[in-house]
Amino acid sequence: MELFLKSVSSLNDATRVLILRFLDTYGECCVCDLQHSLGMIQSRLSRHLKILKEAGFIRVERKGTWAYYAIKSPLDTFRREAIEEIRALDIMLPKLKKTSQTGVCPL
Amino acid sequence: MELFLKSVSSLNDATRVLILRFLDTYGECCVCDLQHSLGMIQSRLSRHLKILKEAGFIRVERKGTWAYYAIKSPLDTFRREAIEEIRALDIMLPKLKKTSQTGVCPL
DNA sequence: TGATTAAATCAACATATCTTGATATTGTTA
DNA sequence: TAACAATATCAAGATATGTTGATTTAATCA
Repeated sequence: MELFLKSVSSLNDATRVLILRFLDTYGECCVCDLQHSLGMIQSRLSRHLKILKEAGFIRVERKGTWAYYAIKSPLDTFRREAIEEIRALDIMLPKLKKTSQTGVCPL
Repeated sequence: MELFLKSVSSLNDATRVLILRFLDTYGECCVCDLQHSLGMIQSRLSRHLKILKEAGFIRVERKGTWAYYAIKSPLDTFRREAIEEIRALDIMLPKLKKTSQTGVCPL
């Protein structure tokens, strides 16, 4: 039950759904990219990424000081179905602003 | 997005997950039966049933003063998958106490 | 109509969750 | 080592959600 509720509650927030959709659409991103693309302050983003990670939806890979997040793969049926559902939502998805590639983080 | 979050948030509560599992296991029940079987006070149950109904998981059928609730059918893929997931949970499910059949509600 | 019963709604309080700005941690590089 | 950059965590306030007991609504039946 706890695990199920953890999955579900992680989906229960428009910010996190947007993050999942963003990662599903654009693939692996670092926090920096997400910050600029989604227009969110860092602490907020970091919090939501942690929740999604602990719920088993995403994974992190660290490269130096950067942290790259992506949808976990493979996912179990339920989580995969949730991602499918999110993919079908009519969301205004912001464009990807790749700042990490240049090595410059213009905050 | 709102619809998706409504579905998801309705799942985001142990009480409601238990109700869904109960209805999934035993089929149609009136509020009265659920009250006794699950050991919940009426206002609490009524609230959660309303939330599940508005989220599209269950339906009501009124017969006189009784209200019979059941898992809606058919369900879309995502909701069906959620029910499947709940069916697989290791929950201590209370036994069904059918009081509505006898016409007596021994409160 | 008045009494009774099932169910829904309301009000008040408690708990959980989200947001932001500040601070801490960790890795890199001068 | 010191300074800096990216990310994580913390603290405080605002909003949302769950619980209970009281009240209301609606259907039945004497």
